[in-house]
Amino acid sequence: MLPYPSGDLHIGHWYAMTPSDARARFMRMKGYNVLFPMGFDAFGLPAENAAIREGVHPMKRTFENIGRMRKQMRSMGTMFDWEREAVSADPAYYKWTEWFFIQLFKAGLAYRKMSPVDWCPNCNTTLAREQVWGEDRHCERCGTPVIKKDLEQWFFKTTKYADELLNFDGIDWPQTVKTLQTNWIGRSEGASVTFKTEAGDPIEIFTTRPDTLWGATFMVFSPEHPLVDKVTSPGQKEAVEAYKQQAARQSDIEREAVDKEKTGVFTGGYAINPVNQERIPIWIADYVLMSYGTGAIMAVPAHDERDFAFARKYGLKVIPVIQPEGMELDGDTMEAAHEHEGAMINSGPFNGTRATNDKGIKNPAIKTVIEWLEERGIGKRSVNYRYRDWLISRQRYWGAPIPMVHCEKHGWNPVPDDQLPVLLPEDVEWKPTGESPLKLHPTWKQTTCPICGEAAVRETDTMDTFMCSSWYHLRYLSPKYNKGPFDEAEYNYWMPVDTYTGGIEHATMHLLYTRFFHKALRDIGITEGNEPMLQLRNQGMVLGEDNEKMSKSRGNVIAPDVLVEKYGADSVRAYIMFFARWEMGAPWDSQGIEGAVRWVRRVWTLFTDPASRSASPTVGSDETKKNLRRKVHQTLRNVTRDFENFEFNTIISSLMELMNEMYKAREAGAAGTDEWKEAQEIYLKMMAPVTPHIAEELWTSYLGKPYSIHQQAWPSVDEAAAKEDTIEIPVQVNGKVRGKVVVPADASEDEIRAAALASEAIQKYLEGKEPKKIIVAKGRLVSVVV
RNA sequence: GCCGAAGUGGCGGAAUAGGCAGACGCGCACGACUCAAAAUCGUGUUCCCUCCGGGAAUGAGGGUUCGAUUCCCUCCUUCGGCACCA
Repeated sequence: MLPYPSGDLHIGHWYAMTPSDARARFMRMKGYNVLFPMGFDAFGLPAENAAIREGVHPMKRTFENIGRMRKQMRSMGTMFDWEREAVSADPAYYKWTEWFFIQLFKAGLAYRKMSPVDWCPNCNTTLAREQVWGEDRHCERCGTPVIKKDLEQWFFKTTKYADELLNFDGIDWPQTVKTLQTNWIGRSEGASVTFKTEAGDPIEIFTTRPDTLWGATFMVFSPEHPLVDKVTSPGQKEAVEAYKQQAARQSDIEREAVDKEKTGVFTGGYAINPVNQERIPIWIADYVLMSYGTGAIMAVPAHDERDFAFARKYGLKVIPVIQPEGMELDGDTMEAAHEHEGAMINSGPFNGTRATNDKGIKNPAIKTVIEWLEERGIGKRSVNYRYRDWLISRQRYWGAPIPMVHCEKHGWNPVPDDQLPVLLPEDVEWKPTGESPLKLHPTWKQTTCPICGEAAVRETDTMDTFMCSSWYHLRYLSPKYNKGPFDEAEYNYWMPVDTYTGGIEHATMHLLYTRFFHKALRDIGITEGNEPMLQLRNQGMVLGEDNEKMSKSRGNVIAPDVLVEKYGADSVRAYIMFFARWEMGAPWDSQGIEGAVRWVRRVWTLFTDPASRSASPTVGSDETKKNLRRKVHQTLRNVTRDFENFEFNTIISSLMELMNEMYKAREAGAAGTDEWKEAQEIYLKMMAPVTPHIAEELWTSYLGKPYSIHQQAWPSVDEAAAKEDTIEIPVQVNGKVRGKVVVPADASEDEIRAAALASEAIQKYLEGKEPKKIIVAKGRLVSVVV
């Protein structure tokens, strides 16, 4: 994932990028043509906020930051292909961001709508739902709690792809990300059922439990529901108005507090339950949200916890319609809603039907009731989502302009292709007014209608920067291409992305947007296949030494530049790969890095020491040479496997172990032998992806090999050499290890058993008794039961 | 409340098919080198005991198994996500 050019690379960037780089280098040595690109997600709020604060133009600041970060990245020794660099704030880039917007608009996937939207009062802009986090509903960027505003904004129809986004077939993504996305989309299966007011107005509701329709004893509308005024009786008007106003005053946070006691008011109106023609009262209550489902619910207090609490508080009727086995529910005396399985009762034709705990039509009661509803035209099977369309308008300057023009006569139309890009004006005053700065520019918005040529006005909002990052992988293909967003030949050669790495914090933001984007483009005919990124891996987070999230205010930030200055890039890379499981992350340990530094230094010594470079080997024993070779090839096997699996910490461990073995072999006189030379070569090749600089130096200057080690093929394991001749097998007596026997590696079960029984230690424990049972796990262990 | 991830020495972590728990490293202790220190090198380092030898231990408890860090059940803790979602 590309970084945001915030200023300096922090240790988190190193943690994300260097293991990923090592793996890219490994894949290159394995013979793949590897495209390992880098770019900058360069639009966004921080640069603009800094402009407001300090008066520096966002463009200037952003490109200065990019220059600095590029330099720092070079110090990491990464193999980024800088010829493919893409910067989203570059007009040659955002021209195509705008173009993509127009393609989505033309395909009917971008639309404008007035609706209550989340507004960050600090960033002075709207936010997508995905960018509102936590219980207090705060802005993902600045942490300020958001408020609601009614605004007309641009949306992308992400919900059109809700079902497809739930399908992860064909991609190798972490289960966690798949689960987060699945929960975010929040699909529930059920039925939509149409109740009627006494006046005959239809009231559509969604329910996951159509099998409890006969237990609906009242209805609840959200205070904002359009029918509220119509159903309210004159006598209740005052109370209803008061409640509506009070609800409107409350923030979302207050309204959504779970532990809050439910409140509501009777409207005086009644609805007719279509399954049994019962006349049931209509209430309004703020526990029913206008933003989910239809804003109206049927309340089944006997089988829903919330409805039950509400019914008891206001003395409403409770009628059980699902009878659990061996228990008789009584609506007047029951103390909690029964939300589980049972047999349907009080439900006309369905009495006795079994309701299971399954959701949707897997539940036989739900299935048959839905069929019955459909036959009668009262309701139908229906699916509801938590997922909302993506709000992409931002009332900010530093983003890609939304390339739309509004004409009094012809409404909204896209800017013609030959006028793209709509460039950001440079002479803008940044004021935190809550209005888009582009709106306040004296001339920028004035243009002509693409249809009639009359005076018209540009859209002055800019796009969410997640729009820019939804397609950047395509720009990497051909960042200088100007006939389209990318060169099709490059697309056909490289796409889709084989391996994608980055933080999990983007699970329901970027990683969901980019999947939507790809699918939309596929349907438009621009991309191919169902998914943009085949394999995803997430790194964890590096915490401060105090085990807290790194932040300037805590003063626990680790600056990589300082480490590189002190230890060198290779040591920092090695430690980053070594100190934690990559996908887990861990707190930083300033002392721990010494281990990686020592390793690098000891490898250096091992290769450069005159004792290691002896041309006349002194080794007498074949055993030493054989053991060295065995260890080399075993290590190679492990390191290869670990690179493939993103298990970087054990790569370093294995290399440390082999180094220790090589020191011992050298003591035993192995230096200068063919086995020693092979060990050295393989060692450096394994090390090359991790510590590219030192590996190169040792390869060319000390082994005298031709430049470059990074163009060498990854060595292959000699399985015969890696094989052990003899193995030591632990022998357990009653589950405890009591001895060990050494047998040939290919010993048969019988031979192992015999050796185990003959061993002194085991004889001692047997005390002459016959063992009850002997289990031989070939090559692993013998277990004797006495 | 629901969903997910995790819990192993003083610390980071390893155990990749249910088979020797603690690899590798940090730290610490002792030793060598040094006038001394740092660096370097070497040895040791889960805990407990009566230190010969034995016992206990992978968040807690239970189960399956000859054998469980690994599989199953119940629970606890931490982190992340969602949350009056009908």
